[in-house]
Amino acid sequence: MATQLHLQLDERSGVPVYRQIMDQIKYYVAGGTLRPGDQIPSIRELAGTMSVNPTTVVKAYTELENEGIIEKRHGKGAFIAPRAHALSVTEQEQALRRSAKQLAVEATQLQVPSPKVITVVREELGALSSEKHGDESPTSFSIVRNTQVTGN
Amino acid sequence: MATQLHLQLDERSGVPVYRQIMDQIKYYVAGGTLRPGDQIPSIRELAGTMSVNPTTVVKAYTELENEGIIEKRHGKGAFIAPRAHALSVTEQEQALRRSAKQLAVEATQLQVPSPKVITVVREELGALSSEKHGDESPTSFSIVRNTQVTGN
DNA sequence: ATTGGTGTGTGAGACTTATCAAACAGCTAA
DNA sequence: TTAGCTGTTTGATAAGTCTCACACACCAAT
Repeated sequence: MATQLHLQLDERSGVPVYRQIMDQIKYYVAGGTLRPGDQIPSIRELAGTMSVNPTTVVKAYTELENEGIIEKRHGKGAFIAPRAHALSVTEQEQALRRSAKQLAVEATQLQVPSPKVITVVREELGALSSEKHGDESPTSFSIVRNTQVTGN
Repeated sequence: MATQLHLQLDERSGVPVYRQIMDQIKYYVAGGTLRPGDQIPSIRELAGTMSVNPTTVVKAYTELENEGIIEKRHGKGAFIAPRAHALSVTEQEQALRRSAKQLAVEATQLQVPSPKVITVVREELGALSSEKHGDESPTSFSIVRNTQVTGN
């Protein structure tokens, strides 16, 4: 089974690149798309496809490893840690709420009417789900789930 | 007339403080809440209420001035620039869409179902609009609109 | 003139972020 | 063994961010 993942950087956001990488991998794990044992892109590979320096990816991966999310294995690659767990629904909601609040603050300051905000969010959600087929601009990679083979 | 404005910092976001200040003031102007001639908090005042170094606010204000959004007047304070204009509906939507996309990406990676996302956004929008009365945690300040008096 | 607000400007220091280059070492298949 | 993946580590450089502590200058009210 191969699942398509998308990582995208927002340069204008001001958020450090290594943070954006960390966050998005964490979210994939939290949502259950990435599961324990899954292999994620190698440092060099991800650095290549995202056009960033390998050192930057090293930083992201090292931090993720410190948080127990992934494991780096010398000579083999990087994998989702065995103990990495999907967040509970409550925790997912909490994570999502932070971003939602940011959006709400911005919308309020921009005086964009609520219905309009909802519409835009719906559109963006729809744009992402329809992206499943046919690759787009964002960096993507496939994960091949080791069906219990645990090739370690 | 006095309008209550709220500026809030999200330390966990990774976005530089001066950028967060800039963005939020820009959004208020874009949305028409802050209009040309309105006085905004002095550098020292804002630094105090937000618990950041005055130098950081100076940076935010200087950048905003370079972008033509505000004017700093020696000995008097900072004001919204005469030529600062509210964004068109199209431009507002474009600005909002960036944040909405971020949220959508996160929600997708978290595998939060769309209806849930919409619900959370609605809740956060509601939470903000009900905040109009009674001060909350976020840094806030009042603006007193010079009703055409142009006290310069 | 004095006071107390305002913005202006400087320099130092600490820390973070990101890039670049190079070498070293583990794993596996050919 | 070799080739070609992989992660590991180090050093240097550059730019950006934030804080702290000053001194200076403009403006208005007393």
